[in-house]
Amino acid sequence: MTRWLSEQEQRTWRGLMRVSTLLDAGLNRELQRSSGLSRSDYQVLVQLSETPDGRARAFEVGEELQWEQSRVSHHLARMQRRGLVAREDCPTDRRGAYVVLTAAGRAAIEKAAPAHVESVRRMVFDGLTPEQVANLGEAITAVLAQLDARVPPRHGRATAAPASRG
Amino acid sequence: MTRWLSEQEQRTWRGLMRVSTLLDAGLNRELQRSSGLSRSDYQVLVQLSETPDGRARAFEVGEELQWEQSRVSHHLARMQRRGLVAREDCPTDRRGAYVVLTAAGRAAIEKAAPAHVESVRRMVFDGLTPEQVANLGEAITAVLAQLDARVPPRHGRATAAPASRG
DNA sequence: CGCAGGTACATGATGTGTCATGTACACCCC
DNA sequence: GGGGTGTACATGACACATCATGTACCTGCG
Repeated sequence: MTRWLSEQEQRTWRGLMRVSTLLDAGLNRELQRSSGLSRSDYQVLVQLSETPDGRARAFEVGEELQWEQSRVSHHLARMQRRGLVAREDCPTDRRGAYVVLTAAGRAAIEKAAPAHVESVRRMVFDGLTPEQVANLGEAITAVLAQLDARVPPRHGRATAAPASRG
Repeated sequence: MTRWLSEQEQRTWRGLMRVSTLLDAGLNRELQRSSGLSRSDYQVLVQLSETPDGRARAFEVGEELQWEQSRVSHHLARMQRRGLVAREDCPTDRRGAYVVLTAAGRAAIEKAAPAHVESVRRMVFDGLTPEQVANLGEAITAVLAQLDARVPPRHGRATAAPASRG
């Protein structure tokens, strides 16, 4: 027999969906307008820019962002066409490919970041007290524990910070 | 000067994005496999099934789900092709269209709902204590207050439950 | 009345995500 | 060291979302 959601769960759940929808649409729109980047572009560029040499294996991008493999392929191909990233063969694994941040890619992320962070602040953190941020973080950590159990990381790399609690 | 995110905000933010990604992908996949419906289909069908007569104006669907108008048009057209909904002219406004749940649509949502609710339980609520659910709900309400201020409803209809606090 | 501006919805082009499948290579183990 | 299994990535077909634009209609106001 189906156990439906309680009133409170229902409200929470629909709220969460609504937040996701609004946040994704709003951030995407602002990012696109201000910098010509999509949110997906942005995430890839951020990840690359955080590596010491501005490069990563394609599968690492997929793991970090939790993208399907074919999404990674397609998206990197599009970004390559636009000159935001380049490809390099991997010397130690001939199947593999490195994705490398180009000068244009680095310029794009550096130009886009301040306005995007500002958007995130406005849309999310400005409305929350520090205590609410902490509570939100805790809830997220708990949900992630659930979800990550269903999608175990294949390579040793940690996927997310493990619960700043403590 | 850009005010970047603090360590805690950064972790929370990336966690939230990760939750969104995993949840959307996971729920979509399970729904699709178990019932042949996308999450968007599901949301539309739920909304229609909750009206007393199984019908709503197209723009109401858009407002409730916070969809772009053209997304509504395109998606309803696809659902109509699949026989999940039908259209009817609006007698009081000849520009307007009613979207009506068909028998097939109602059957589809009733068949899909139990497994979907189960998925939501497994992926979200099973991992949270009641207190965490409450905290999450509170944080969501606060963020929604921010976001909804940016997208005011045009018609009188309430868009979401207004903060069960108190 | 008549028209100016706004609303409801449709449509085509384009970018994006997923699924199924294919190819090449790595690795393990007998 | 050769074959089986799994991994890294690409690709084509299709579903989906968005933007720009178009059409019909409503509404308020002179």
